[in-house]
Amino acid sequence: MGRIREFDEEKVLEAAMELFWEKGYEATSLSDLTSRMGIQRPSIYSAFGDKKGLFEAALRKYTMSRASDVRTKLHNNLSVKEAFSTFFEDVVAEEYTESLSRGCFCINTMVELAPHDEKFEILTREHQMYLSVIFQETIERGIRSGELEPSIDAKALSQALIVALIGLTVIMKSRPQRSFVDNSIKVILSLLK
Amino acid sequence: MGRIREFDEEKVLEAAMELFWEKGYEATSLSDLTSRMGIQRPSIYSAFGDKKGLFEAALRKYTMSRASDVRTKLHNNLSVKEAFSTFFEDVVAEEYTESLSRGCFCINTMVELAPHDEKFEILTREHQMYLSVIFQETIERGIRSGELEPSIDAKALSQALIVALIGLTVIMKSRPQRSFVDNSIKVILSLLK
DNA sequence: TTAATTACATACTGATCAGTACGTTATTTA
DNA sequence: TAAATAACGTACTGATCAGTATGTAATTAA
Repeated sequence: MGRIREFDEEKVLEAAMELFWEKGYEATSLSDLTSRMGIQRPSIYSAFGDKKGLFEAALRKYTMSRASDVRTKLHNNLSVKEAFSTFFEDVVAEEYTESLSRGCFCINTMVELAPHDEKFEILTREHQMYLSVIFQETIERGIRSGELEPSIDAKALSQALIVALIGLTVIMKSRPQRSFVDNSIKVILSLLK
Repeated sequence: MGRIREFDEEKVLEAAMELFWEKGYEATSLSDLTSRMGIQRPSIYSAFGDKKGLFEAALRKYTMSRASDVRTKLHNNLSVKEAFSTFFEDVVAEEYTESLSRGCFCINTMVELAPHDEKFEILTREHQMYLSVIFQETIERGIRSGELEPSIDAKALSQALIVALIGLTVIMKSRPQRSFVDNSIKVILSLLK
């Protein structure tokens, strides 16, 4: 019973996610959020608790969506080398296309909040561990198919690729020359042999 | 003429650097700064302009000191492979020793401010480019001495190592298992052959 | 149709923010 | 020793912060 909600919770959460992703937690004010989400302050508090609660919901939405994207991109490709190559090149292309460098919401949060808030330390770590498992499965598929050498340590290599992906995503925020990024990717992907 | 300054500008700047390094720009208030620096608000403004000016001075102090450290660590070592190996292991050891993960002040700034402030986009980029040159010089030394294969692309490899260093520094903020980091380093350093 | 319930918009709260005005103290120059 | 100068501490400014009290509108259950 009672009045029915006029806003779509997923839609406004999507808007909050975009904003937190662009500006981070501290630099985003409740006024920024109300204008971007198109709802009033008390609606935010009734639906999401407080600012941190809203941020957490936004980050969870991001990580779930991102994990799904990564899974799709790496599983739907015959050649494992090509899959990783396309994946890394897409990350770079997207970042250089946008005028504002948002990077990865999870990585941004790892830097801003993880050291001061255990909840986000865990949340961001688990997302990276999950991506690492997706990488590992892909590498193991390449070994099974004969595309990759069986001597490869799939787990260690997948972890190194995650590290490289994070490093790439972060350094692109300083807008280095394209060749810097391209060279790095080439060297890193040479580990897939 | 006039009253002589009672505080040591380098000392208070060092204190500000530590604080900004720990908490970032937005989360650090002027009140935090006055207590940590041990001087009053107007002294900060007369010496450093405003909050952004103080932050910039602190970051410049950091990057100069850091570049000098990296140079020392990589130049003062006979074996290039050992030099890089010790360097990366030291980064990890320092991060896992401290209870609070400060990471790298420059990387933190790349994530928080570079996308929204061109001054910091440039400052952080140039620091990474400088570190990359130090890496490259070290690799070239290894090639000249015969320790590394002459077929190595020293520039591209140094750029990939910078990317890996950034990735390592960032992921440690989520406190992953030590093995994750150790595995990654082992794989990445296998590029030095 | 009435009572209960829930969402809505407006407008407010005390706290804190970055930055500064101002009177005092210390030092140098004339 | 007097005037000028600059750093000092205190206390303030208006703006903005996250969060909420309150009254009204809309919906359901009785």
